[in-house]
Amino acid sequence: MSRKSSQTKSLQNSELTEPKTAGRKRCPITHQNILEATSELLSEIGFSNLTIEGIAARAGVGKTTIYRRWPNKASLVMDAFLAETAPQFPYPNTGSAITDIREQMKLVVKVLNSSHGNTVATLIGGSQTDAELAEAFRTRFLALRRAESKAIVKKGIEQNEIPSSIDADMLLDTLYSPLYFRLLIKHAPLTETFVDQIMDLVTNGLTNNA
Amino acid sequence: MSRKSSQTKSLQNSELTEPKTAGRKRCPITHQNILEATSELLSEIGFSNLTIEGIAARAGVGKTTIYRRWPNKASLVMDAFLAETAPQFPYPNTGSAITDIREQMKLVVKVLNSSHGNTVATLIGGSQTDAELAEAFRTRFLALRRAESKAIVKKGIEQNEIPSSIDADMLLDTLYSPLYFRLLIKHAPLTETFVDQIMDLVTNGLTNNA
Amino acid sequence: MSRKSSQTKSLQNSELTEPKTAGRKRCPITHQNILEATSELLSEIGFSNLTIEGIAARAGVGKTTIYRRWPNKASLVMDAFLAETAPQFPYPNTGSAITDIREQMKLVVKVLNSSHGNTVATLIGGSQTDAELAEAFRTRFLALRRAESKAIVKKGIEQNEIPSSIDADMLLDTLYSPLYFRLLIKHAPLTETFVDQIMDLVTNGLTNNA
Amino acid sequence: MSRKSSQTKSLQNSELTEPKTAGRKRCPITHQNILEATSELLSEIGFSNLTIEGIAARAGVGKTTIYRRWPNKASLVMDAFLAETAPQFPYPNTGSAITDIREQMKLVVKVLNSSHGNTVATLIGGSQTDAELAEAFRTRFLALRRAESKAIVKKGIEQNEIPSSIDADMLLDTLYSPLYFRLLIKHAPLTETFVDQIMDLVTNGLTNNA
DNA sequence: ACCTAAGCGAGACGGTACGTCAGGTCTTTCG
DNA sequence: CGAAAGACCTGACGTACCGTCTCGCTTAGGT
Repeated sequence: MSRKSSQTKSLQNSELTEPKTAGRKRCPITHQNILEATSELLSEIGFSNLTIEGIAARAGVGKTTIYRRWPNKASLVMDAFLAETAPQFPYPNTGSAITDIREQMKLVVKVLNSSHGNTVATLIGGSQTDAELAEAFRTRFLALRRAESKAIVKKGIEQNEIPSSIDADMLLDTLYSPLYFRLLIKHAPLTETFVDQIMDLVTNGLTNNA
Repeated sequence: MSRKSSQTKSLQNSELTEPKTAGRKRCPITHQNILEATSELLSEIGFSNLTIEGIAARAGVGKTTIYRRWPNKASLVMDAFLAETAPQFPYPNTGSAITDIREQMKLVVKVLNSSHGNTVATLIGGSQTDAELAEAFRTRFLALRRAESKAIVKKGIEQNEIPSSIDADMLLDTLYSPLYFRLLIKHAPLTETFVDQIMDLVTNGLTNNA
Repeated sequence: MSRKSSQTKSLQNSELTEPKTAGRKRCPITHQNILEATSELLSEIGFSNLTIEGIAARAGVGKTTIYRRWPNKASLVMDAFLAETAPQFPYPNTGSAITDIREQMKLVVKVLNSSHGNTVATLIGGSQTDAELAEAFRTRFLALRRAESKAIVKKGIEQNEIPSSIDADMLLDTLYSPLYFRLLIKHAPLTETFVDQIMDLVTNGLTNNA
Repeated sequence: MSRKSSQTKSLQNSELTEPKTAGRKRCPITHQNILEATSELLSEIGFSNLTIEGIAARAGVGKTTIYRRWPNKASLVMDAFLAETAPQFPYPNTGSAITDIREQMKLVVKVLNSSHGNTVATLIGGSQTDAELAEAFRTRFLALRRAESKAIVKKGIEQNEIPSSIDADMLLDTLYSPLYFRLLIKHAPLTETFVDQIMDLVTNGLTNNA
């Protein structure tokens, strides 16, 4: 693949010191239009029915303009997804770390049950085929939430709500994976009750459950 | 959907009494060749890069022969997957239900780390786009294992290892989802230690951990 | 260029014993539609504005169907041209070979001044870039007329109208080239009078002209 | 056509009094570079494979710089061709007009058999599609040689080598067209012998040939 | 010595057409 | 009638150039 080195590698989120760049600047409005068209079509027809031609047509833009900016469908979709979804998973601050996590999990459930849920599922699905999308999903979506979550776990350890021996990644996988699994497999409903059940189980353990 | 009524609806796994059928019999070797070609290509290039034309070419078979036997790519892939993977998740019988589950989880880890893991990931990935594949995955793969697992949980309840108040689906999702999540996201390794950590956590709970 | 060996090599005009060939036959009506659409568009918009997509649309045919049958635009246009133009250059039979040629030259002038003239010019023009078209033009168009012309020259020699020392190709080039040159360059009109002038000059020679 | 009035209309070769023009001057070295790049590419890949982008890249120049100076590909190519080819068709002066023409025809054969021949062919080919190129070829190339040739014919008439009744254009077309026709069609070799044959035929005529 | 109107290389932009690939259907010939 | 081959229409792919349009310079009179 022969790509110019000056190109925005959108998957790496880098807006680093582009050295000089002669020539006309890339129009940011065009950028916005493409992302919006992508988001709309994504929720309307899903990732795999999405076509670059369709996006270009909807955005009123030439296909080449899209190919000039994104190396593939996956990274475009990732950008579009993050542009509208990034600020949607705030952590509450209730004093108790456990309660914070429980409430944030309920927030995740809400988002996954919204139209964004389908997009998330679609991105994880696409990641199974597209290594770049997978990497982007890990670093640009999951890692950000995971960092916040780990901060809460740390708080929980400091407040003696969580034993210091616990591996934070393992704990967070155990708590959050069931939500994503139900999103992906759809074998059972994804509810706030489900969150409470998981959290109760993990808090008390099987042997101490009422 | 305009399909001939005499066709084997492979997604429903039915091998029912085809009433008469004059004419040449469907060659079972051809059937086998197609499934093998599918399996090979599936693990080589993944579900979404898989093409019917590619399978037909590899199997030395006409495209129509495939379309005559399977309604879509998903069901063919599902058949191919199950044909080689079905008998791979046996439950041990150690006396303790908790131990049975723990050991079986380790078996699942082994399989997911083998070449079949990629196929499973690919099938879940494809399911996000293909409703029929999703349904097939749920009913022909997941439901079978889930039924076995529920039997063990029931045994656990009878043996007072597991409280009777526990929702079996919730418990099993909490235990198994992290394995699949790591398979799909690849953000952390999928090891037997991980299984032990999860099982310890769920058994004892956060508040009672050493 | 990876072409199947069983394919009709339309530039070579061969309809030789295709050995067996299972599979659906190429629909001759489709063939006809494509040629007609090509001829129409050719005279409407000219060779270089002609697009395969346009032809496919006009013929109500998929692009691939065209690419399956012709290796490039040039050979398609050549076929279309020959299909409608082939039987347009008959030789008269007046007894005198010289008169035969003179009359046939006037016929050529008529055709080159018709809408076919533009097509011929376009084909010669395209030949400068496309070696296959050039070869096709030589063997499928020019060679056929040249063979007829040589027969007349031979008759002329037998009837003592033409010296036997004359190189027929040279003679025919001298007589016909000016017609094609005026067609191509358009620096002067292409008329029957012009034919008479040429023929008089070549018959009598500069030194014996009245 | 919406062109700035101050622009050099290169097809008409006019270097008329540009009225004032403040601002930076057009760099003549750039001009030269573009013409050279065009000539090189023209003989390498031919007129119709020639692209403005390719020329710009080869010349190390922006596309706009080319579009600012030439209205279309044809006129650029014509300029490039004439810049290197103009002084290549000198007439000898042997005393006899017939001999002058004969020798000049042999010179033409030499040039057409050199690398310039391909360029000439390509320009005539391109003219069939591009009316502006055709016009440029007629007025800036052919008309110049034709004027010289007509002077020689006139001399021939004055010296009683050529009958005064002869139409000079017709005579010159009859003599020179076969050379260009063989260049374009390549159905037979283009040799000095061929020139002699033509000249002998036209001089003596069929009925007086030895 | 400043101003201002080009020229200039670079490259973004909306387009059109390219030639290819795979989809799923239909048709032909053979066994 | 089943199977293999392969023609068929459709639609999207990613690429190449088109001719136009900024962009941030440089260059050179005109005042």
